[in-house]
Amino acid sequence: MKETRDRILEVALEVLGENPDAGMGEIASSAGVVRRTVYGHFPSRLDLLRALMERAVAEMEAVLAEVNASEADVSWVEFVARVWPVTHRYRVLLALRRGEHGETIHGLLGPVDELLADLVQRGQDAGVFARHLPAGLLSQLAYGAVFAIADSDRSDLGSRAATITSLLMLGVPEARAVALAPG
Amino acid sequence: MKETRDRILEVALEVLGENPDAGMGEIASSAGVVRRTVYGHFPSRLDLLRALMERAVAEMEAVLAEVNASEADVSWVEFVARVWPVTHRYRVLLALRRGEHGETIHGLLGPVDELLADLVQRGQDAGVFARHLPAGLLSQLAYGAVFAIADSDRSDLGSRAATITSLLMLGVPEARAVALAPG
DNA sequence: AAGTCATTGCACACTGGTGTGCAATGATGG
DNA sequence: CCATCATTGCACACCAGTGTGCAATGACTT
Repeated sequence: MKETRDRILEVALEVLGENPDAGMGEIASSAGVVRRTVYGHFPSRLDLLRALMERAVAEMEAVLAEVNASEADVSWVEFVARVWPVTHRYRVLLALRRGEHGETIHGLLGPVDELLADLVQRGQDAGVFARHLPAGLLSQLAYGAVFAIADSDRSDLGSRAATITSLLMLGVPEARAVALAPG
Repeated sequence: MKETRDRILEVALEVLGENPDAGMGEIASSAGVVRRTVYGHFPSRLDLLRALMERAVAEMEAVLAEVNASEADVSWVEFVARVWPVTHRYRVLLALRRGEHGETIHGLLGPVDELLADLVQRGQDAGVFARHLPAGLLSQLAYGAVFAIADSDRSDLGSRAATITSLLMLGVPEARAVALAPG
């Protein structure tokens, strides 16, 4: 069924998020299915990753479109707060860029990187974000902060803490960051 | 010779720093030696990692002792600037905590974590660092910032940028962080 | 009832990394 | 010159993960 395929993708996102080295077997059993079935939907591990990336790009584009459709004077800070959750959801892909299929992933994920860098760049130009690092690197860093928090074994501090920290790292003064973070 | 053993350790630190999944063969050839020779010095991969950890703990203790021996009113900020380089040098070990021998590594590296957490805790108590996250997590985050920068493909921005970013994330106002960072 | 289709259970081949055994080589120092 | 010892070069066994082939099962449709 098509449900199965979706469930595998969903579970793979979780499992690989926990451990990027998880094998097809582990993903399969976590999805309540046999290894062979996974290969039925995704001929190779890379195919599965590709499917994951397609979803990632799609969701990211959706969020960007949604935000762009809203008020023009939406603060960059709010923008950040909306974008990070999505990038966190697909954090595996970022982690996997250093691995075997790194080139492929880096290529397909490049546009997202550029979007984030663009975002931060505009924030810097608007004088909201600090300028001690290039925009591309700064966005990667803020991203890193988000999923470092998510990966911590404390579940009590959620996306709000991540957002505040990201903003701090981006150079937004603490008082303002705390005030702007949603939640 | 003993040189060989040292060289292997040194090279392993680099190679694994680039790619934590690098095999014994890759480490060996990078050290200009044959795989078999590595096994001569370190019976298993885990043994090699243990040796790496011993070094890490030793160096970290040395830095802490050095700083403690200096003036009592050394600012926390300077303290941070001195500690991060060491933790960055041994970044592999942090990365490897999520892997196969994660438990072992986590155990032997725990004391360092606690030291860093302590450091940040005292910074928070002194009112220098922000309080939006628990000390332990905050120190991990600042650490993450350091080696995210080091891992970037831009070699021009070094430890100064990393320090500034760490300080920003810790909640130190931008102007002050820039002023205090060495370099 | 018949047919379609996803899933399953096994068996298999292949790969890449790990760790070991052993004889040969070669430098170093007494 | 001789002995020692690190290093080397193979060969090997072993394991875990990947990907494939194929027949059997079972549910859902018409």
